[in-house]
Amino acid sequence: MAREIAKAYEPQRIEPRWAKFWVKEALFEADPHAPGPVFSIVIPPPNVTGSLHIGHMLEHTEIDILTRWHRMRGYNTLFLPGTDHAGISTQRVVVKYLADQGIDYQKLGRDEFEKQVWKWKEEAGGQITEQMKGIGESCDWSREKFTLSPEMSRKVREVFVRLYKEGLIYRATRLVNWCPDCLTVLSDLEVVHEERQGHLWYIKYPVVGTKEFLTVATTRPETMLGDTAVAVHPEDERYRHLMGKKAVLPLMNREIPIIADKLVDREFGTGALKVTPAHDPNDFELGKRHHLAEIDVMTDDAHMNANAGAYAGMDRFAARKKIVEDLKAQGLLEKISDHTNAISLCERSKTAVEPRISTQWFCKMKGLAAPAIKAVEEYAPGKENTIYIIPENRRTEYLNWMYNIRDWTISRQLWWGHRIPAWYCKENRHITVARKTPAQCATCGSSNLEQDPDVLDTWFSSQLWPFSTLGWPEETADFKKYYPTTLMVTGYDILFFWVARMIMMGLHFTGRAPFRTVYLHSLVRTGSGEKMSKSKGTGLDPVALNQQYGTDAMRFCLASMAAPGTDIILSDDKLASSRNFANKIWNAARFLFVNLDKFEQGGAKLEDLAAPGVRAKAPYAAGGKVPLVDSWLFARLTSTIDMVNDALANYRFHEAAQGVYQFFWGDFCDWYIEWVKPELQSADRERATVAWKNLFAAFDAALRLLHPFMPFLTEELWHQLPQAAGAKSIALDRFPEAQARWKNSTATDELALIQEVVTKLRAMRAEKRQDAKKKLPAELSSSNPALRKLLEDNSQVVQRLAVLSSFEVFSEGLKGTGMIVQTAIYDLRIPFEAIIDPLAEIARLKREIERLEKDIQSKKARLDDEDFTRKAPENVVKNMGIALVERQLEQKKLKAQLEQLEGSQAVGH
RNA sequence: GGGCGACUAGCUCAGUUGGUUAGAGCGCUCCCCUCACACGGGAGAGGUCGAAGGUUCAAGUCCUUCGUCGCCCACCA
Repeated sequence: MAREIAKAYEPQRIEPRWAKFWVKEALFEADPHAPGPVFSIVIPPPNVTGSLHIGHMLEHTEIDILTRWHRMRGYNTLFLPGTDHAGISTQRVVVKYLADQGIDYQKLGRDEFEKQVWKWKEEAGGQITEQMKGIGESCDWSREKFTLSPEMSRKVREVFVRLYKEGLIYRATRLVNWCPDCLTVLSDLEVVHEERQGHLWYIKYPVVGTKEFLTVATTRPETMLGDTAVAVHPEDERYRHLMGKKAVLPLMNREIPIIADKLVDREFGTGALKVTPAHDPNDFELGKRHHLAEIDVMTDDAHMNANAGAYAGMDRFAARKKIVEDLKAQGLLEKISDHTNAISLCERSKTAVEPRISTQWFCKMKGLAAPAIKAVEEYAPGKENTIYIIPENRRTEYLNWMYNIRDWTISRQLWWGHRIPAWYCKENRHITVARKTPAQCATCGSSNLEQDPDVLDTWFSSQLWPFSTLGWPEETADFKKYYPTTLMVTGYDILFFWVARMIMMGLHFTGRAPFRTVYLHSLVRTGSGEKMSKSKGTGLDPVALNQQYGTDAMRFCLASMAAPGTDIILSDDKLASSRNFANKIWNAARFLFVNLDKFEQGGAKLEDLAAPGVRAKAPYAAGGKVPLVDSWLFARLTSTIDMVNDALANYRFHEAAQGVYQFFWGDFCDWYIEWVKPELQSADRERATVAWKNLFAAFDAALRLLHPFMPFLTEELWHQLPQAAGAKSIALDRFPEAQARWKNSTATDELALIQEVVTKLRAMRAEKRQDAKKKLPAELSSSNPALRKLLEDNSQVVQRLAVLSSFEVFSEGLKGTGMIVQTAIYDLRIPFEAIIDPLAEIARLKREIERLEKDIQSKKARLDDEDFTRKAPENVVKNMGIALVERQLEQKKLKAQLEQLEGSQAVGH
């Protein structure tokens, strides 16, 4: 059976094939009636019109690793994919797309615009799911969902109607965050703050009936056109005489009251505050308290309106400039000072948000939040309906936000989204909220109805995701089996937007927490620490990188850097290093297959070596005994499995990745394969056969261990293994289990000793600049018979690995010249003709003795300290004692060697 | 204005409950294209763990203060 295997791993040739295979074979379709404990996870739905960015890559890699890991361990596993309609974001994209073609979406009209977006969605929406398939996510594609599908729409209406009837959704007129670019209201969360260098303008307001001026300080002079009062602190002596008087609003020549309110900060500016209830949250509150008029001076797109007098039609910032000039001209501008303030920006457009009075739909949050707080506060392992948020510090963030939660503005002045299921009768403006489009007004019976033009915040539908996708409100088999979901993996940047709201809604509507655990993954940042962003051109394109390095390498790289609670900075170096790992695995397989061909030519049968089921009995024995190195390898395998399981159970992806890397590269390739190479072609057929069986069994286990991290490569190689005959996919095979019979501590210790001897011998050669290929004789002496036996038994291996011509073992001390390295329990010698530089050797020995001396002294001091011996745990004291004796022994030997060397030097002179 | 995180090798970072000589990858130096792999093998150099105090028999790890950087939340004009 000759096999053609490329010398270097070429993921590009292999990955697409398996990606298609996994989807076509529907391997990951969940069956709610299948046995096994449940592992269910719903994907955080990416924007339907988006493309896969590096953050998705990390998130989806983590989810897929956990999903494949659980599936391989026999869980009834569901990984449900889907996409989000992403209201504001998608609408912006399509508006721009149309504008680029010279089409004004407003002129197009709502219906036509919606059609355009759906068309766009059909075209662009496939991209991200195709990319997800391309990177091998083991999703159940038969259950794919979209937040704006008719199916999801019904659930959104159901929730809206229920919340409305419970009084938790209401309509109100408030000061809201308005984006003049997106032309919609925003929730508080969609407003981001940014520190900017600005100014503080001091404006003089003449006081009516006096010659005095009252100077106010403001960061936004343009809003003064809507001022309806000036406020001072009631106990401010400076202004006591002005309270109750009136001031003339400059430029508008309107008389406004001077009011007193303790909200005013006497320390800030002049201690006098201009009050613009229609354009500032504080002022709005003041206005309500003092029954002030609310004068909106701006239009939707932040130009000055008719209320702005002479400034009508100007953009707000142009108006600001003009107003300042005019004030200056009139001598009413006292001064301008520098001032840093945090301005509010629209998260999407980065336009300065304009506070505006507007009638909107709101969701009352306090009551919904209470159970969601409790669920997280009272978390305990295994406790029903409680939620574990990890990393821990995010839990505090969640709770703090929830304690201070405020009502949520849920309506949006957009066309793309779930239309609000509220109808107004044109006659009396009664509101009818209903699941199905009503024929008449619920209050007056009028049939002259019009639906609210607005849509719901995107997050209104995504917050239902864990249960809406599983069939709720129907009690479907999926819902019963897979809800609550096991785990939510998402970014901490949407903890409030999404996670908190899912918890509230899940508890409210299903009575159960929507997931047991929330793992908040890292963000991928650029070298300078910024969050990666396509718009800033700082993003890395994972699709291109996958193409370049291989998806497996990308996955492995991300996993190996994904320590919980830290952000990730990705680089080419790191990707290359992961690619090298993939190549290493590929070449290990190549070694196996190329050599197997040779072995088979000797008449061996593949089925005997690695038939299905053979793995269960590994490791195999030769001559009644499992060879030392095989015992060791399986012991290493079992502890690696334990470590990986433990790491993944705690979302410590980096540890798991490091564990498999170390095992595969360090143990399996560097030591095991090198060690057994000759045995695989041994004339002793029994030994050779056992070597092959164990090698195959270990490699098979290693591939399964690696599979969750590197699904493509492992699938490809596994299918070439005899064990895989007749099996569909490694993904449906079992994850290797740590097994008691694999544990063998004597092999671990013994192999460690041999490794140490080999390493020391190599180092001795290297230090003396010996030709790497030249075989040298070497000797070992030890008073320990077991140690001597071990090395005698493995003399051939030591000779080969350390490139020796001979390796003799003695019980007495070593005689003769050459390079000598001594440890507490054995000495090594390579008899070079002469030491190249005796003075350097003397210096080295002295340094070494000195280093040991320090160590010995500090250990002695510790052991002499009664506090230490009394208070420290027994094993710490014991180990310290052992270490001390070893160091002393080592030092003694070095001193002897030094003495001898100095003696011979003296003679030579 | 609150809250949080980071500071460990030249670079990027690990280091769970305090416990023998602090680790990895990349980079660097030296040797080797040995019949799986130069995307490789072997051997090295390199760290007073940001600073100063403190708790402890014992501190990279716990506490306090400070410094530098970053993030989140926030209606002081």
